[in-house]
Amino acid sequence: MSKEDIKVLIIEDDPELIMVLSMYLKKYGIDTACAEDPYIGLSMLTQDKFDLIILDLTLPGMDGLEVIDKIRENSNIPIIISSARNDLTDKVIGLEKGADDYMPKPYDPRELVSRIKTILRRTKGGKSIEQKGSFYVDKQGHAIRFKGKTLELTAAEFDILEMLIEHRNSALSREQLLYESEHIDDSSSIKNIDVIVSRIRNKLAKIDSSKSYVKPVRGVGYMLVDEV
Amino acid sequence: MSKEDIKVLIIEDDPELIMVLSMYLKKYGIDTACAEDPYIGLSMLTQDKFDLIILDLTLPGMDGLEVIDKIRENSNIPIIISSARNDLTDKVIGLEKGADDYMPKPYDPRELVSRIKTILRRTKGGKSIEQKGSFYVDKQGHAIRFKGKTLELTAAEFDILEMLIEHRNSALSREQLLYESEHIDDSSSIKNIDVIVSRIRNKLAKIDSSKSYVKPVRGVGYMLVDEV
DNA sequence: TAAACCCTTCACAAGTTTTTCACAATTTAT
DNA sequence: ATAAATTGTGAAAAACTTGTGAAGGGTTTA
Repeated sequence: MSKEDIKVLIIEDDPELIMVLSMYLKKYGIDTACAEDPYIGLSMLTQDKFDLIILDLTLPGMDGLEVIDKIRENSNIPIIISSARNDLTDKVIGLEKGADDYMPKPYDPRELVSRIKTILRRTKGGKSIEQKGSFYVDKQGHAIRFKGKTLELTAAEFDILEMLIEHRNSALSREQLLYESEHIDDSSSIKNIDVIVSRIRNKLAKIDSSKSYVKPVRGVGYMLVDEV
Repeated sequence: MSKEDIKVLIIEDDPELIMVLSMYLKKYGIDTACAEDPYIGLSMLTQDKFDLIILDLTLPGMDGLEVIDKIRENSNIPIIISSARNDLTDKVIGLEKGADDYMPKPYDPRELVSRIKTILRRTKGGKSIEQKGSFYVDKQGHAIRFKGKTLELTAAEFDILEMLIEHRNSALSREQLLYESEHIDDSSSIKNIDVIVSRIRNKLAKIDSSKSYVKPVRGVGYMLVDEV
């Protein structure tokens, strides 16, 4: 599945937070570069290629909102705003100016990772349609094509099928499917996975009923069988 | 033997919770050691090798966050924090100090297991598919591929075939096959092995019927013949 | 060559897991 | 606010796996 290198620029004046964030993001395979001064940050943007910016709004001696404008003059790069002022105005204006998301401090770094991934899935995606065996997965468009036809999947079904495709010909446990899906309630019963799989199977069968692609792996979970 | 040994250190002052967790984790093939006192826990770290630590933050007479620092002085081992105080600050600081995940108490042990596995998957590197002769064994994915095709094996069949592959070109006794398989009842008749081998042979023959890979070794057991 | 022994396979019983259904709860859209 | 769609639950039905005994076929050895 190979992680594409993600590189993030952090513009933030608290050196300790920078340290902490860098280390945490690195654990998830996200590289970072940092600038304590927004102008330095802006110049770094011209020199290196980044996938996303995390911008602290409460910078000393400068309005963070202005920085957004400056960035947007040259680039469409995704921006996540972070701010200690839990001020709705900041958030609204920031988003209006073209930021992509807003994280009020203090925040759970896990959530930051999750938002970074969500945003990059939406924007970067690279080649947004990837072929995996007999499936074409369009993460951006939340669509999966199978044998030339587009499956009409709900969010939960998409999550599960996408994971199965990603790990095709290898079993995934119900637990993993449940806890790593974004759209299924973590507290829901493990049996729910069976129900969702059943619904996915129905939709696949409408296109190709000659065989069952999603096989049960007794005592474990499910495996998408798709030999090429 | 077919499970990778995972060993977890639990630092937690509630003896009852320790009991419950140990038993639950054992069910999922995770070994545990426990310390009610963080200093004892720290010294255990130097004596034994663990894959992960579950650390209770609300320890008596000591700040759990300090424990994280102490651990991090010597080791990069993954840490999962657990805490009764559902306090965002604790959570953030914990994760910032280098913990890998956070579980607010009370939590579902199932979720703990899932998070342990997720973290270890991330830190210990992805899936390991090993080639052995003409076979590819994917333990994590409960799949064995033979001549490019994925065999559809039941749990018992998987156990037996995996052992045969591991010791290919040398004989294994029925007793060994029976007792070292996780999914075959120890109290079942030794003849059961023959039946299972027969079923494995059928599945192999569906892919390559030109020769029989699993040869009987008279008076002993079976041998997988796979000259490369 | 026959007798003894071992291996292979079959069919089915028992037990377990999975599948699916109908409906409840929840979320989203109109 | 109401309707529509999605997600979640419990239970009955179906499917599958394991294990057993027995029949049949092969091999070895005396």
